[in-house]
Amino acid sequence: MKSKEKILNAALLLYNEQGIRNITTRHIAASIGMSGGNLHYHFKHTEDIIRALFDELALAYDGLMANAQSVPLDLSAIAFLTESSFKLVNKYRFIFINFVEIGNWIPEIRDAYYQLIRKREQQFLKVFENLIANGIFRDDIPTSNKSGLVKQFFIINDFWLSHNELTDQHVGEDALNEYQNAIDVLLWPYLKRHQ
Amino acid sequence: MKSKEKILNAALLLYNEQGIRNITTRHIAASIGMSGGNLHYHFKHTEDIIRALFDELALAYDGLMANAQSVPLDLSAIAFLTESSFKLVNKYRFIFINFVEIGNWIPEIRDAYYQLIRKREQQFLKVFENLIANGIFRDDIPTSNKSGLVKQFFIINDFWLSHNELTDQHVGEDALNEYQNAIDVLLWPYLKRHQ
DNA sequence: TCAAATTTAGAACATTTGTTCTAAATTTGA
DNA sequence: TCAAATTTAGAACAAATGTTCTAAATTTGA
Repeated sequence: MKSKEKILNAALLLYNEQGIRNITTRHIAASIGMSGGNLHYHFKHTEDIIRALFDELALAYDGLMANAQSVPLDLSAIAFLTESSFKLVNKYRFIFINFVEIGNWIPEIRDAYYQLIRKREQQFLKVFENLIANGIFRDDIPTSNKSGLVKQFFIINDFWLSHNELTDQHVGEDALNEYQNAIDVLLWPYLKRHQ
Repeated sequence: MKSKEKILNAALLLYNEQGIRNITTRHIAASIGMSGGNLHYHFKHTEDIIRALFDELALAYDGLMANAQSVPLDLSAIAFLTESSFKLVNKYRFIFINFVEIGNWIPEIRDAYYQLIRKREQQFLKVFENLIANGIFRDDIPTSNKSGLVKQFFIINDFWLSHNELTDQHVGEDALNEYQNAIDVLLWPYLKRHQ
């Protein structure tokens, strides 16, 4: 494994486990038996590490979206998209736990996230329209509610992990199930059979 | 104004404006023309300042809940509770933006928040039962959905501000309206007239 | 093979941070 | 009023942090 890669892996692990507040470049370097000087040869500034990790996340989301284009858009597609996304949030948890702070610290990340969420919003709106067209969702949903629903979706997607940390602290699969269920509750009233 | 009070006001202002990452006790002291030594005479540790600010927030929430007991529980009561709560979140925004981090840093805050949210959950469940009994909400909502709905409520309540920072960055009243609307969308399907 | 490019360790540095200490100034209340 | 309690300013300190520098080790590729 290349040094750059080792640094990023170690950084992700430590940030996730101990929080960006408590981890310095020295910790990261030490955890892989590397000198601090060498770490800063590969990443001149601390923020370059965070930026690189965010790029990984953004790339993974791109893959997710590309993948979603090629499957039939039904209810199970929603479940799959949600689960995949939840897993990414979990993998890069430190980003989501400190998103606002990181966004202010590194404006490029805020901007990139904004683009990402906009693309994903379009994707979800398409899924909804499809579910309505296929008679799975009710067809009397006001437009404003559709975008409102998408918004709820993203709030849960981005902050379920923080909410879990603050409340029940479910672990692993349990946490995923708990908030997958929250998504189900969100969609429940929009299913045609409950009209 | 007493020194302690001045410190807390200045701390809240600076933390909110510039983030806990960028504000030190020296900044706080300097902003009110006080020496750092004196600040630490009043608050031995930085975390004591944060803890005191959180106590203010918790106290305000207690007041909110006590107040809610004495008004009729109808739809406008929900709107009022939401708006009041949103305003508190906005007043102590730095706490909500760094909640997980602060909770890990100062476990007493995490614990106190856990108690608070549990109490508020009960309060909201009561409101819902009341709205069902009064024929405003549908009466065919599964129990699991009720608690699910309350959960959504709290996720939006605690993280609307972070979501806003990351996306549209609405300002002032605009932001409040935007997310009050999100709550409305959440409740919309549960209104009896849309059954 | 061997010179050039790269990676690496470790020392060094300036700055910042939280906190403590001391001694002076101010306030309090009997 | 004046001694005791409190508040205050400012210096001081140790630890940590991000980053740079230097010189050695290693790798690369013609």
